[in-house]
Amino acid sequence: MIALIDCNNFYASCERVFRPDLEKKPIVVLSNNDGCVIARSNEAKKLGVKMGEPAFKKKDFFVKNNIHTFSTNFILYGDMSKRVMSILKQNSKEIDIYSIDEAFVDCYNENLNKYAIHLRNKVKKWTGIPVSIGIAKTKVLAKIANHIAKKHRKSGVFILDNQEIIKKALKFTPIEDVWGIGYRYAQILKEYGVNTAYDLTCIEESWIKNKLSIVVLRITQELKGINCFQIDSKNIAKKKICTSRSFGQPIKDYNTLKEAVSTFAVRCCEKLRKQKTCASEIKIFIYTNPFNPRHKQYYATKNIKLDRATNDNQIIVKEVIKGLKMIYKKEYIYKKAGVIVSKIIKEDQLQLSLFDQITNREKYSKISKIIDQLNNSMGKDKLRIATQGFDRNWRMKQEQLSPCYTTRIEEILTVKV
DNA sequence: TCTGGGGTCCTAGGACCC
DNA sequence: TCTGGGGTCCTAGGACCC
Repeated sequence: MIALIDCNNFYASCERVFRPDLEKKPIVVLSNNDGCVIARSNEAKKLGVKMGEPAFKKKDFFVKNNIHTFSTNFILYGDMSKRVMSILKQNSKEIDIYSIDEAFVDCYNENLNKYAIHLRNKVKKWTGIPVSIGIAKTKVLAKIANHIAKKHRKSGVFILDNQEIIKKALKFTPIEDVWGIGYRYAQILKEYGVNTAYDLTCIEESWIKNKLSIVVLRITQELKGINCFQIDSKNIAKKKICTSRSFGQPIKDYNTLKEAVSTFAVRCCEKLRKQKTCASEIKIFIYTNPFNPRHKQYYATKNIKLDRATNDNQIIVKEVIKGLKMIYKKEYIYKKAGVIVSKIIKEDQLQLSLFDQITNREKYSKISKIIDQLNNSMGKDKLRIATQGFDRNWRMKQEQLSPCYTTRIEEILTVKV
């Protein structure tokens, strides 16, 4: 059987662990630049706060209803996630970490219910994070079980282990709530009278493949209990890495933009080195604010192919700046920029180039390693490339940022006795 | 004034090969 | 009147996820 462990309202729960005064109170967490709502506590959901709503439109509503708002604190959420996952790791043979707040684990216990309740209590006691657990034969069914556990079970646990219960659960699940069925597929299916997960299992498979896709066919088979998505415990390297930001304030000036994209490029390199890979293609993009109808709009991207894959800060920053120069136009006001690296290969499987122009790659790579070591021990960007700049005029707005309780010694919680 | 940031997989069609 | 049959690789775009 496969268990899906999913943290409840994860970001909101992380904030609440260190703010017990907010227990049972409505909380929302905002996206970067305090833009949109990206997480809500149950209390906030009950008050009708929607996912993705722009925060500025809801300001008065938040005040009126005593809804506590937080800026995103990804350092905190990332660290809390690590803690939760490490507990799950200790309690399973295989773990497939699907996102920051959920993981599939294999389970072979005789008493599944007892196992799940034990695991749930342990995570809550050790980290303060409440989780829901759904158990079933396939991943898609485990998702459904988890959904039911979260919404309708006080215990936070639900197991789909016999045909009768599975059938009932499938009839109870609207088609758009099935994992992998998004807005488009749901629209098409509803046109043909497929309204629940159960309806989908009653349809001719060849029709599904022809009319929709092989992906939907696999989902259907998973609903029938046939495994199509395996538990994948190998930590597979990313195939694409993106670092992008909306700016705290609009940017006109080329130099500021250069500082921003240089920093994004360095972030991409750090992520590449962390997973011991190199990239041979870089994409840079810049664009204006699409929500501002008074300004002229511009969206530009530049693709750069490298002769040889690399993860070196200096080489990639140089290329990114070259690209920026080609697409930058001074008459626009920019709101967002980003760098994407792709064509990713393992560090130790580098293909050499006959026409390599860069002669001192070894030296570069040594420098990168030292920069990583220093920045890991002394703090992010302590040592940086000059083009990254110092002013960071582009940095994001985070007016309600909580402390990094678990990762920064000076921000650790103080308890007065 | 103010609207996030990261990913994956699949397919059709173009360009090419013999 | 008649114009083959078999492949591969790459990319953009669409669908989905958190």
